[in-house]
Amino acid sequence: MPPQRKSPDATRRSQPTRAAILTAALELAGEVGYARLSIEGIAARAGAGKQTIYRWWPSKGAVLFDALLALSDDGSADDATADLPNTGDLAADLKMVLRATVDELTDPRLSDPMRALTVEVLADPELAQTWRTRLDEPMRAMKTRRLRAAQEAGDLAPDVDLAVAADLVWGPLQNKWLFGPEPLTHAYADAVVDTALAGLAQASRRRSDT
Amino acid sequence: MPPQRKSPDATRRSQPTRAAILTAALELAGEVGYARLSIEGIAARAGAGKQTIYRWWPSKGAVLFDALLALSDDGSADDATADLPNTGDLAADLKMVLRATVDELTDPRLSDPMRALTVEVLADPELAQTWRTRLDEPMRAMKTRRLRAAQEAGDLAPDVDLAVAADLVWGPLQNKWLFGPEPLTHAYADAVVDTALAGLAQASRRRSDT
Amino acid sequence: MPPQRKSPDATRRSQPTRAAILTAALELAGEVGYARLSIEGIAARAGAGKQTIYRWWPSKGAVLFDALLALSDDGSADDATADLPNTGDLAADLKMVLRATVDELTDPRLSDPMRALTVEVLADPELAQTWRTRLDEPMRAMKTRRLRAAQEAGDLAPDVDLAVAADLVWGPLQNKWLFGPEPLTHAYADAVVDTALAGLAQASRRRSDT
Amino acid sequence: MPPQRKSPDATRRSQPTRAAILTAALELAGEVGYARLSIEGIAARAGAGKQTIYRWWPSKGAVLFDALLALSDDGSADDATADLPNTGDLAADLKMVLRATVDELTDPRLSDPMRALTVEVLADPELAQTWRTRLDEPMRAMKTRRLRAAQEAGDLAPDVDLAVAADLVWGPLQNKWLFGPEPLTHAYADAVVDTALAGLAQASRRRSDT
DNA sequence: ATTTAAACGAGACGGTACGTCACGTCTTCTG
DNA sequence: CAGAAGACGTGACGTACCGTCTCGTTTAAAT
Repeated sequence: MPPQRKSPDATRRSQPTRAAILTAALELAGEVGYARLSIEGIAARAGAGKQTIYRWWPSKGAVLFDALLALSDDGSADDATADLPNTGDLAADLKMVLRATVDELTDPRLSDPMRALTVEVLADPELAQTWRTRLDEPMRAMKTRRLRAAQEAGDLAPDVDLAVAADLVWGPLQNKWLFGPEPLTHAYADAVVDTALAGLAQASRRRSDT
Repeated sequence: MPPQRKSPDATRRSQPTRAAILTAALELAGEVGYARLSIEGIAARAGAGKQTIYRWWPSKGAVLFDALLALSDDGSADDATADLPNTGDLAADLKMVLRATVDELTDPRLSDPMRALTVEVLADPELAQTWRTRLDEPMRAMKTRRLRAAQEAGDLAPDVDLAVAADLVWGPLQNKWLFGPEPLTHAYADAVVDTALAGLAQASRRRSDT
Repeated sequence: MPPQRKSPDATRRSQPTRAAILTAALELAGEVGYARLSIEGIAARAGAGKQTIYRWWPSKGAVLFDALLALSDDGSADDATADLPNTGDLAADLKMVLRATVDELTDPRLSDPMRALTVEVLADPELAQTWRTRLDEPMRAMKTRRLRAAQEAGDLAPDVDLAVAADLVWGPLQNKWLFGPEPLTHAYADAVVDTALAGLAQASRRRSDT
Repeated sequence: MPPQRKSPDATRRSQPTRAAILTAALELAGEVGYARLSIEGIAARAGAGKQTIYRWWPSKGAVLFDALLALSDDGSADDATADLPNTGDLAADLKMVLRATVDELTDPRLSDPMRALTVEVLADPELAQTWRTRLDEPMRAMKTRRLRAAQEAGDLAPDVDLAVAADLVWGPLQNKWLFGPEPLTHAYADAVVDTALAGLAQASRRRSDT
């Protein structure tokens, strides 16, 4: 396969500049909020030329995306192979994970740029694609792995679709974070896990009834 | 109480112009997508002056919001007092409602401007407030009423938090619509309802275990 | 004739802004010289938006052109109908006019922007056309009128082409101004007039010889 | 004297590259016109690095200058010692020279880059200095030599300032080339020579009158 | 023939200005 | 006086070049 015709030479890329841009993007996303964030502003804050940003990122959202990725990967192990905890107690494990998510989404340093990124993802299909392959799908795989383990251990009903199960557990949190007026709490995370596991229906009318 | 000093006199408002603006907003939101929608574009398409828009709406999102409201209210009864169907079969009722939602969110004529509005809501806290009081809260109330009826009828476990229950049922749909790559389906709606009602856990380890 | 489709409505044009732009252009042309003059700079200095400049002028040179025109028309009579002096003494009249030109081209306030405009005229064919019809041709007509009067009065040889004659008198000055290292002087103006009138050749070998 | 610290070593200069740059400059000046000519464009067209241009030339205009010089010096004798023709017939000689100039300035291959250079000369005082010492002054000297010979031969009036005389003959041509709408012609060259030699005034009122 | 220092191509970088688009405010004219 | 029309100051967009600055890679003079 021949190399891309006009792609920039990544080996010559200035790492200090890249870091400055990502930092600036993150800071500004938090400071001025989801909307007034501008490439011009990022470049100015980073002490970089606009062209340098356009050279390496296709859109404002892509910068933010990389900025958030860099924040997560910061010294930690590779996320691609990471796994959710499995202590044998599914409910406890899920609560732990969801509580950690709540903590992240409650910290404005992380939540504000994350929210900005989410807006960009909704508005930019190309960025959405990137977001799916590089963030969402790995996360879904990780969740599914844990749930499958639970299913094999007999903690999960064998006829449950794991994708739907994951949606049931993580969907409400995501929604409340995006649209809810009040902040996320550990209590809410716990309630979602308990309710999802137990189901809404009366014990006497379950599964077999449907 | 005397009228506000600066608020425009709504009695003089031109209804044809208002309709033209809302229609133009809807059309453009679908045509150019959630991003390139502009007030100038709406005004031009509607044959209206920009000032007319600024006089009556505080933001681009507010126009879109009204446009979608107008679309829903179109001749129908007042949504505030509407109720979800209650045939006595909770699962069937929920599936019906969710399938209807899927149909709406699958039709590009409705889905595209709705998506645009969602982006605006996420980016504009003021609009978010309006959206919550005028759309989300009434809807949540409606959902809660139906669920409470089910609880009272013994179809729902008595210890279930109705708010959490509603999140469990409607959250996954909303999420998949916003972020999922593939379109919503009736099958997915059904799966969500069934799984939420039955719960994820094995029958032998339910509720009492928590 | 129908009006231009998209031409701006000149009646709504802001005269204070127009004046500020022309003044700023003139000042900057003098200050930063023929080259570093930018539309952005003019707009900033004038406290105007760039779009306002682009709305009314097709190019940077056109702004400068108008600025210089405005400077000349400043309260004076209409140039279109003006005439060169005619006291009956052609040599004296020409010297007076050329000396006045020398004075203008020696004053940096006028000379610097004029030089900038000249550069633009050379580089922009469209501007060159405007410059010809609105400045050069009226001037040439004015010069030709005076020379024709001289010819009719018997001061100019009857077989002299008036266009060539005008070139002979005004061309050297223009050239020396543009390219010469030393500044223009009254003495040079006088020498050009005298030499052009008398001719280069020895008296004994004139006209009839050619 | 030790060599300059930072001056490049001319002996190592790549002649093929130099030629490619000059050719590219010439071509582009003709193709994209006096304005859109850029150093980046020249480098790209020449297959050279930008730094190579900046190493050897102080400005875009200097490149163009060298390019035109190289075009003229192409195998011919040294211009510095060249002389205008002197057949004894001043008028005929001048016409011959001016007609040759007209031919050059009419050929777009030469005229277009020359025009571009002229614009640069007007805008860049440093380049103007180079242009004067290396092109204009030698040319003026050449012209003056021929005119002085004529004066000594009695073909030119003894009181004529030779610098002014040269301006009178060559100035109009230069001007018409730069600013005139219609192209230069041999007829115009002839007319200028004849008129300059004979003078504008009636024979009966010449020289002695001033 | 080998070394070695430069010139070279390539192109990333911080900048400046370009010309365009949309913002939200304003003013003027029309129905 | 609401509404159309649209000029205005503002600010961001994405692009083109500027001139400087590394990077390896030739390449030609000095070993």
